[in-house]
Amino acid sequence: MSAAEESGGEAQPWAEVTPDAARRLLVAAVEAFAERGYHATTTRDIAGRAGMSPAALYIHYKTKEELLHRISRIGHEKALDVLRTAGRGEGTAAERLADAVRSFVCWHAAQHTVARVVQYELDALGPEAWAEVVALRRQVDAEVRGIIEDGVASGAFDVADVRGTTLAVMSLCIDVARWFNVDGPRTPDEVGALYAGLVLRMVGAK
Amino acid sequence: MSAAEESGGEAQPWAEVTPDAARRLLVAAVEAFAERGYHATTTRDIAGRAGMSPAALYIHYKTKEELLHRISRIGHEKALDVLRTAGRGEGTAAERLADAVRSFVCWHAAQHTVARVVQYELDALGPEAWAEVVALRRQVDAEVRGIIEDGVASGAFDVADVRGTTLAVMSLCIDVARWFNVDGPRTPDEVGALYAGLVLRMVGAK
DNA sequence: GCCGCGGGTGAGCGGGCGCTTAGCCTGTCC
DNA sequence: GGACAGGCTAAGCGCCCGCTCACCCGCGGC
Repeated sequence: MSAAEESGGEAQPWAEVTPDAARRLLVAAVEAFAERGYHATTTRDIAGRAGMSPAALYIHYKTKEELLHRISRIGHEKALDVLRTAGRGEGTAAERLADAVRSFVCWHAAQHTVARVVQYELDALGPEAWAEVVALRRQVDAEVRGIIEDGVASGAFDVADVRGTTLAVMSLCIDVARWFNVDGPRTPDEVGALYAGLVLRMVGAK
Repeated sequence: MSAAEESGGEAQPWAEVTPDAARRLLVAAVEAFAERGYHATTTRDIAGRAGMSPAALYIHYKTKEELLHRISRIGHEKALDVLRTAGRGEGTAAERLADAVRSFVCWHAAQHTVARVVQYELDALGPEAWAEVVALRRQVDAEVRGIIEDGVASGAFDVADVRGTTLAVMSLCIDVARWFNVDGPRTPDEVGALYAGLVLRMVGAK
């Protein structure tokens, strides 16, 4: 199993969304939001991609924003899950950091449509949905910072500014969703491996 | 003079845009686009921020998209200028790379409203304007890659994948526009210095 | 003094948006 | 086989969007 598969590039994603019509609408919304952005996407476009009439959307979702909210929450939860599975395994801080970055980057590349929506359309959410998603992001940040702190404590890493470096590492990973292109020369696995190496250098891993 | 000042955090930006009303509209558009995104911003909002009636916008700009185009082109030109000034100075490849990253990051932090529009609203442009701006981006990429290649050639850097590492360095710099917050704990200069150090580690500078 | 002209406004047009409503199929239970 | 519930559609409501148009004001030239 490749890192891309174990990082959520599965054949049948969104399996937790039922019934079938609701899932089709959600998948259509992810595509449309990723391509054109939330505000430039119309409910007619989403319904059309799902092969349904515009009114069908409102049987399964109260508003267009609820679609974005659902996508954002599920997407963040999956990313966090991928990161935790890799970062809480056995091994030294360096091994855990490399695994975490590799998986997290790989997910952002393989699932770059979801990741783009999740990372860049956040501000279109209303205050309470926004707060919920931001709380998930803080958990992601804390996970990475924890590994870096472990490495510093054990003397394996040489980092002067832990918060700043954590920010930079997160930043590097997240931006993959912006530039990654399926038709480009690199596979998600390759980008993950490259970035894991770069991050180990950033923290001065011995 | 701080790096923030020499990197374009000047008191009177957009001086090249005349007449005065056209500049006020453009500045208002930058603010609005950065806050809410291009598609979520209305022409009435832009005109209102500039203290004018909605119709006034169309005296100075043909369409709302022309505003975005102008902002994007001027913004990219300034960023490229900042990068070139720093990256083509005297010194070793390591010194030039550090200066380039410091200035470029500093610009993205100090001018994060412009940078956010420039980096994230690109896809709202029509095909010909999009192509023009993408050409400028390729020049930015080439500039950074050139410095890294110099360092590899002279043996100062240890980089296995030059294009991939260039991509990662650019990615790190650009993402600053997404997360930087004026009310946060770091000044643009501090972020620039931190990132310059991290990038030197990424390229394995001796 | 009047003219022209660049910069501005108030009102509003056509259209597409998010969302609703009335009603229609299709399967299930008795 | 009639009642009914869930899933879906055609039609359309009210609103606000990008943008236009008819008109107005202040000011330099003759």
